[in-house]
Amino acid sequence: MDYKELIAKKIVIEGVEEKDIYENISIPQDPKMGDYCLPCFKYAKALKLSPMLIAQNLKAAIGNDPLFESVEVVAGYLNFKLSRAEAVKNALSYMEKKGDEFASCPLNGKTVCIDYSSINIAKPFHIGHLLTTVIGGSLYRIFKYLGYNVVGINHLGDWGTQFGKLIVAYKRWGSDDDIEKRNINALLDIYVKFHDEAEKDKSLEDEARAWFKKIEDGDKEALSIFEKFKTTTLREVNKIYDRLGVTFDSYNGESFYNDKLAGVVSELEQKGLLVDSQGAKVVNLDEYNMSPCLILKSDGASLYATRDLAAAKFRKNEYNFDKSLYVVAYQQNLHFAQVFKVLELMGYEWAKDCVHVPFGMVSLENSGALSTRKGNVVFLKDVLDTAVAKTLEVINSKNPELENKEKTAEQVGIGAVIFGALSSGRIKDMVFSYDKALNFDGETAPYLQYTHARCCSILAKSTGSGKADYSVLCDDETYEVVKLLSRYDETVYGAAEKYEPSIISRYLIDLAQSFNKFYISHKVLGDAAREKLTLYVKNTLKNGLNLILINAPEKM
RNA sequence: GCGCCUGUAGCUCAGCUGGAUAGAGCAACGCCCUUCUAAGGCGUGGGCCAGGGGUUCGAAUCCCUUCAGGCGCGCCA
Repeated sequence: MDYKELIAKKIVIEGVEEKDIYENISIPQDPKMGDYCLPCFKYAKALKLSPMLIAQNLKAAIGNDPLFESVEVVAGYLNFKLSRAEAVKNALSYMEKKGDEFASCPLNGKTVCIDYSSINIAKPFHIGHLLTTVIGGSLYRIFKYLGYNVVGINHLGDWGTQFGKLIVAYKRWGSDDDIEKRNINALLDIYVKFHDEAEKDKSLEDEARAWFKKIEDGDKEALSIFEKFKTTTLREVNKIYDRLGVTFDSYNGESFYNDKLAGVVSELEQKGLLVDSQGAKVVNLDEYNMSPCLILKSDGASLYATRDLAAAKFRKNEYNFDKSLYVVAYQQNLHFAQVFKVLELMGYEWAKDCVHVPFGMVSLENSGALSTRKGNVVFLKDVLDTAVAKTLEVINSKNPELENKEKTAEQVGIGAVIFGALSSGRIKDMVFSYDKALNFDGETAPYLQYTHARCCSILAKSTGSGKADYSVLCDDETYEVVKLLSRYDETVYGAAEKYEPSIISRYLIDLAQSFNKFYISHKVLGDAAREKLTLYVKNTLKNGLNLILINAPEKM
């Protein structure tokens, strides 16, 4: 039910289109003013009338309309209050009908590719990977909710000379036992050891290069060791993905595109885009105010951009996407601008469907930028474990009788960490601190989960009898809840449009706050209408939390 | 030097396709559990919306400019 549209139809201003009025209708910041309003200032000049007078004329023209409880003129605004009983009834039957589905499905059948998380092989998962993983994972669920066919892609960092080094290290000091037991940490140790030893013995570097060459040439032994690194890494990282509730449909990473690079290069050449520059081959982007896009190094080796061009083409061919997203930190703004521009110059009209979804940098409170090499990292596993342990403590003090404590602690603790990453706009830099990650009060996931559990608790006691009289939902506190509920789908749609999960986070906070105010001042149990409202709040919280990768336990 | 991004309460942020007295949470202080989960609710204090110009009936929001911080600018990814 689009009230703006209904209202716009009732307003006629000479020389102004209905669409213009529709867009001008807004929601007053103070709900006491009304449900909708039309600022009349901008029509004053054309009509040669004061805004106040215009508003008064419009009010007279509308007259007594059953849609409205009142229409009032306040200082150039025309304020509309809907007839609440009717509005409430409509909103609730809308909620009833829509269930857990996205109510309007104009997007059904479209395909979106989302490139996210994209971890490096043989490196542990640290908080620097958290943002791309949860933003991408959330967008995955959001687009699914909207009816898209979604392809989640983990573009693995599984290529480069470091794997030659790792093989050398593995052959000299590696132990399958240790790798079996300690997974990535075992790999990390021998990798560090390689660097120490290579300081003393330069021949190790040559050896590493030789091994990397073997991987490139498809040498059987090299590939099998390399595969071991990959499965070891994925085995460990998948545990994290499971805990975060994140999934992928493809793990095609850098190595996957090896045999597709030559094709890209020759295509660029054939299309006359490739030029020599200081010994390298580049695509010149001067006229687009960008530095050139490097395609081949002077030694003929390919580069990052070459691979991304191949990957973009592959994804288009393989999935025929309507949209292809790259959830990658803003450091790479220029890189993606270049790659997308080159795709466009290659004549691919779908280049416009490629979107870089950038996000801010993560640093540590006291020690600044993250660096695996310098040991300046916080491992995500430790963060999750700490959050879960703290939650268990809270449960033991607040609700010691709770069954399934461990499971609930896992859901709440991890939820808190995820919400911390998804609650503010993704472009903002994030300074990680345990204090913030472990705060469970106020605008946090535990607050949302707690509100959800409250709803569940009430509903569990409901006898379900009695006929709902929706007129009891017309007071201010309750009506706010109703209005918010009816805006859920448009909120999710907006989040998808902006690739911004935090829009859903904010909405859920608003919904929970309004529900808690309602809850504190109204007895729900025994009133069928209020119980119904509580059910919809519960469902919406659960549904929305799910879109931001957070579980909603029934009790906590 | 050039380009992009950020700057709103002590802290973290929302509001940014222009609209009514700029909103939350955290922290501080004071209230509210003989009623459905107090991980909650209510209240108090706290703001030249980085500075300056402009456009407009109206600017945190749009344009210009200065400042501060972050990121990027050829052979890493």
